[in-house]
Amino acid sequence: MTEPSRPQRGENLDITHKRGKPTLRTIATIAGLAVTTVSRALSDAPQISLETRQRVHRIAREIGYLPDRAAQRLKTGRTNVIAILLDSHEEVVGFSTSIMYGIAKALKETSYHLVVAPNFLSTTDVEAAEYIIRNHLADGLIFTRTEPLDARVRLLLETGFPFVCHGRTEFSTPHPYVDYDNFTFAYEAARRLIAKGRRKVAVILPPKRLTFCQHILHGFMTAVREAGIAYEVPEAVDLDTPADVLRDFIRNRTDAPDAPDGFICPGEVSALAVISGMSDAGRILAVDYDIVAKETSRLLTQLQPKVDTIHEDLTAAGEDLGRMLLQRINNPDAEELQLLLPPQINFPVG
Amino acid sequence: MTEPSRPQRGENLDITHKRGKPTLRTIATIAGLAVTTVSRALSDAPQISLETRQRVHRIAREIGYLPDRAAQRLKTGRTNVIAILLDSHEEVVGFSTSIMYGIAKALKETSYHLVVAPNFLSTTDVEAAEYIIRNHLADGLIFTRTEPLDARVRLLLETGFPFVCHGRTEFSTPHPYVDYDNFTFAYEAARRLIAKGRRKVAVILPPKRLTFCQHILHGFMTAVREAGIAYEVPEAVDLDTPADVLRDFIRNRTDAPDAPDGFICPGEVSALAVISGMSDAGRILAVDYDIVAKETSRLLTQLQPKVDTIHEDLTAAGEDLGRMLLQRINNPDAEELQLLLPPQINFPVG
DNA sequence: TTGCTAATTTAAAACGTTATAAATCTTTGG
DNA sequence: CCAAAGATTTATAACGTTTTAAATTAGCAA
Repeated sequence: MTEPSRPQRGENLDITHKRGKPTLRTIATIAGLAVTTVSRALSDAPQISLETRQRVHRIAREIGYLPDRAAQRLKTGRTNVIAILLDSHEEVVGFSTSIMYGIAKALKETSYHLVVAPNFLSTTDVEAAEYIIRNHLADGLIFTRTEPLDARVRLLLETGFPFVCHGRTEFSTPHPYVDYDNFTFAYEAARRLIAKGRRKVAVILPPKRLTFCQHILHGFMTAVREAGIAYEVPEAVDLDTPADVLRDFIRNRTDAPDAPDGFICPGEVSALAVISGMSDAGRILAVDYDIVAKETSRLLTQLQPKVDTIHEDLTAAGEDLGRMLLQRINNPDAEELQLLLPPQINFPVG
Repeated sequence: MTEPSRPQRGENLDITHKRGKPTLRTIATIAGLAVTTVSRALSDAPQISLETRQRVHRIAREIGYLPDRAAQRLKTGRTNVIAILLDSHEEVVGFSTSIMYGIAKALKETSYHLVVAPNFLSTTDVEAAEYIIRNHLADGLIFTRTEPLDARVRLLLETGFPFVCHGRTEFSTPHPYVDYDNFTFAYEAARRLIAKGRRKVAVILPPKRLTFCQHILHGFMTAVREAGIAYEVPEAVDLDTPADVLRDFIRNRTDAPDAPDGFICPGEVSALAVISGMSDAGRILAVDYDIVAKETSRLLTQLQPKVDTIHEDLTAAGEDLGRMLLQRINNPDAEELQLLLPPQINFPVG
């Protein structure tokens, strides 16, 4: 059993195989088996005897064998890579980074790697996706900032390329996604402002073209109508508006007699900008007005504990994105790969 | 010249090669050349006639040929991948993201991809690096938050694995790095505070174990001693301190009669925390005290235009990191791959 | 023993590329 | 016109893996 096997193809039998990294052949030589058997054993094929499988696994572990990704990829056509389209419109606060952490976490025990495909690989996001598909640079794709008729989603659906997006679309074909329940976020946020006794509530919307803009608006309007309270939806600014512009807008708006005294900010920076603008106008948070904000890092609550927040866990979202993409890759017919994450409620401070 | 070449190994001659992606063989068939010749032509080997090279290049372009990364990697042993060790201690503001953008930019026209290796691939950063080297998962490594006797640097130097780090070390063996001139930053920042007429200046240092902590301290002390002004270096807090803790620290410190009235903040969040703490204590920025902060995003200046800032361009740093790593990979003896980026001076507002 | 089936292992080919060495074609000097 | 040298192209093998099909071994009934 321990004796060296007969040579395969008549090369020399140096166990360390030219002192390089261990390969299947290294194991085969040690175990006195054929390379094929070793390969099979490591993938736990049922036709290999249990005893052999265990022995091979043990040897592999002992010599620190790790399969060569290039060879596997060449043979199987699978890259063992998933790509994330990095946004240029990245929010200031580490949005992508959190998601990437989550994805990496989901990939931890697998053979998958995460590669970053900045959108300027090509000019547009669709082109970046096209490039990745066409040249099979990854087995699956993850991206954010989804639009109702997102061109990337359309392309990926057409080509059948595995993907999971962060956010929903309005396509009739169902597809995998992970989304945060922004309706509930906005609804709950508005209710809190109302509960705090605010007269008039306003919401800083995401850019119109993003799907979750509608969700937030819907949640907001639902709560507002239920309560029959005055409201305002500023058209001139959105979450992508630079903080200084937003701040100035808020300050100026505050001069008017009908200015809102309750704000929903679905982003931490926008909340800071609103506070800054209100402060310029002499208004005090939690006294003259209130904010309910979406919190994705600890930044906001650490700086402004008086802001009421509802948490969105982006790392968890990333983990779900990664996990679901793997499912989708391994089983194209996996159904119901759709996840709507509920807001995590921090009970108000005051 | 246009006639189909004789079969290689006697398969059928379908030009599209089983309707799959074009390979060297597709081109070879079209051009009536051997695969070897095509490979050579595409890499512009001098022994291939100019005319052939041009023709092959043209065909490749026309049919949208892209070399198979797996095959190249298997054959050459080069992964065409560079990895970035992602920090768990990521600052709140998109530090890594900016750097990754820069790296991606440097990699744009090359065949290199950027893969993200979160440090929890293994327990520690060194283990992550070890894993990548041992299993040759990348051709080079980039990481941040460098320490004077950084264990990652030691390992990489010992194994001769290509890397460029963001920040310097104190090893006597020179190695590639990109760093920001934090000495000058701190020196200049202190000088500005002094020029604004501040009595006593303080600096929020990075965590002690990071190399650039010393650089900042040195720059600070140099300016302070030149001017013979009072100063303070808080021991209890640093740049990694949560914003709320830092804010409370500042507020409490301000009660004392000898409290500083000038602050150097080498991070935007820390500046916001200081402002918040001072504001709690009733002090007004640019009146009762001043801040000079390091600015890596637009966050701070947009929210607090009265903060005086000195810019550090992380995307540019990333681009340099990427560019230098490629040089290092392609030419192990490349000398002087060391770059100290000067602070970018925004002239004070007031 | 023989023959047959099931269990287990194996050889050979292939994925697409590049390196080595050999082959062919061209040119040139005598 | 031939040989040698130079220019250009080519066949073959190899990288490490998986797949297909074939071979070997064991188990068992006759």
